Amino acid sequence: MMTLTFPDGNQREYSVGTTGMDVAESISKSLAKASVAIEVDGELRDLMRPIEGNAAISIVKRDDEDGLELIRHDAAHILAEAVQELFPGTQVTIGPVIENGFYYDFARDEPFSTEDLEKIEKKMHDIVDANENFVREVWNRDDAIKHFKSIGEHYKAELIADLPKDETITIYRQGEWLDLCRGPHMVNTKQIGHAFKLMKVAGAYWRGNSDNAMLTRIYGTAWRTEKELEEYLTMLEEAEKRDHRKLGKELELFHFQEEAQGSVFWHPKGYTIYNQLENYIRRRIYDDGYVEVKTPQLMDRKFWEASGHWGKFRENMFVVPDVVPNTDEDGPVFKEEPKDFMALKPMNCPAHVQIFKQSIKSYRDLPIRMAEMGCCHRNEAHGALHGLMRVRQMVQDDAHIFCREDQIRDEVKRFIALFNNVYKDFGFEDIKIFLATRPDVRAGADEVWDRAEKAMADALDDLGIAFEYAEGEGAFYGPKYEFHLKDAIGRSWQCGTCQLDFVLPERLDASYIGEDGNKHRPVMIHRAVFGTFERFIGILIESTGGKMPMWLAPTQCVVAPITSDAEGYAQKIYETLKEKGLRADIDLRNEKINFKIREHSLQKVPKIFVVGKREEEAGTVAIRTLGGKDQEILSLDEAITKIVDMAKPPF
RNA sequence: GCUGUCGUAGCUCAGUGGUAGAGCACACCCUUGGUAAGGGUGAGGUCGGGAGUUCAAUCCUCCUCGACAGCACCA
Repeated sequence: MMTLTFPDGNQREYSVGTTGMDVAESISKSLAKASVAIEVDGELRDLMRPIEGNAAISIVKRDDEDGLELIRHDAAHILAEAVQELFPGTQVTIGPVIENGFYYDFARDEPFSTEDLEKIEKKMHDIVDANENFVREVWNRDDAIKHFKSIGEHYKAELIADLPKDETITIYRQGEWLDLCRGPHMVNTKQIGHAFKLMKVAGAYWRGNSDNAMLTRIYGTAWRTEKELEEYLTMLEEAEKRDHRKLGKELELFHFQEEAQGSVFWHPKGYTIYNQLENYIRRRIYDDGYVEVKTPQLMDRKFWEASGHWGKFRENMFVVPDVVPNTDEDGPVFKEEPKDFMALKPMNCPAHVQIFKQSIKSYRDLPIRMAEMGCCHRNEAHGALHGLMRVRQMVQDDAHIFCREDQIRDEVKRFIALFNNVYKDFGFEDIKIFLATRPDVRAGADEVWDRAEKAMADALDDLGIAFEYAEGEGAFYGPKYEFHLKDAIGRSWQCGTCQLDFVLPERLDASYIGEDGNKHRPVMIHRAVFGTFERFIGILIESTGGKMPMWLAPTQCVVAPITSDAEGYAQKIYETLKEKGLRADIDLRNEKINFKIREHSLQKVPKIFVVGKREEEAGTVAIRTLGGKDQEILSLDEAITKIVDMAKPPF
């Protein structure tokens, strides 16, 4: 006999080898029906797998969070079965669960078409209805490799061969079809249900390495109920409407064109937002003890060789020949092969070191917080470009803090405080923070890394801020924080960053005179709050759906007279608003008030001042707020005082 | 960069092997209308670029450029 302990602490005796299903049935028929797996001493297992001894158990129902994971995992398996049945000769590789669903990578010469996807989905429903049991089998490693090789599944054979020596090789069978899998699975295919949908086909490299073959990946989404699936699909549709590229066009904020791919053409409205952000962050950092500089865009190759960028970052740089171009019509661009090169700066840091080095610095001068709204160019791969989120020309709200090692912790904390204040002003709450630690290839002694990583972790702990480690993801010159925000459809983008650097001051020979009268190396902290204006505005557009807070709105208020009789009054109000510093507009077009309201509402103007004869006679304005239905009638003075107040930036 | 899909008017999109269409926007006219589209008329396109097949290509084929999705990349 063995003793099983339930989550509520109750214990019951069962004979050794009892399965989770037996346990569930011993409790109630309905529980047995709802159960899909069991947790045994914290390990999720198949319900049909015998339990070998005393254990703490917890039955997992289909409705549980773990149940949803299993649904998605099982769905990936039946996707693979469906594909192999419909397209013999297709090799299976891996098929994990991901956020909101699952995918499976296949090796096949022909790509899958949209019609194929429909067929596959239909077949998957058939497999669910066939209600096959998922059966776990333990195989001998060599037999498994031999088996998969014999049926032409070379990727699977490779996977098995690469599994750790002590790993048990488990195979799951559903009907005729089997797959290498760690498990667990639900009891049968019927438990998957029908709330799934195949979403898209895409290429993906075998084992995530671009030197390997490209496989075909099929993405699917799966849920517990049809309702959940519907809700998810509706959410996606809604999110698409908030796509910053779409809104950027609709709201006339910016555009891109092929002659300048990856570089933004900011339109007046978009650039208004940009400028407001720049003014805001400038006020913030000036208040926080920064000085601001501006450095060259184009610098000689020798400079980048010294900084290390020529060697480590060149493939991402735009390199320009330092020669006068040939002016002969129809001639070559250059008369002779250029020998000297310059490069557009991909980063601001080396230039900041030059400013630092222009005079002898004392330890008393530190920390120096040197900021630049630095315009950088990076030669990003074509496939990486993505609206404002990933561009080739970007402006960072960059700064480098030159400090002593014993100042790191305070400086980092100070930055986090600044960062928090700023993000609070924008209402960003879903911020993911990573501490990226030492990578395999790195510069600097391990004990320096120890201190640096500890200083950064301590700073967050001191402030009570939760974070996750991104092991091995740090820069080669030091550990860093990554602050991630999500776009409309949940893709995560790194915005703010804070990086410790022990290498660049060394390479570029930056030093200060310490208390002891000797030269010392300063530490550099690279940091950005927004990250880049481009990406930050992209995220801002998606998170607000284009409805900018009043202080950022390109047009804060439109004065709309109802008839031409009220134009004089409207004009007067408009001029007053302008005098008060508001970004106001007046709509004198020969259009009905309905039309004007609709248009400015679609343009997401936060306030519309509607004025007709009545308002003129009473000296009032009828204020319509974006998204609201009711109007508010205020005296002109009150209205102006109120709107001026609302338009104030948060800092 | 890789795989796939797409590329028609300023925007959103329809369409056909016989040299193109809608709605919105734009221009002009009528309309002075009280909180999300008043009416009429008109102008506007070498159908991304190049080559090929064909009597004939926006449509078929190839190349190329760009956009989109995913992958790889992301100091």
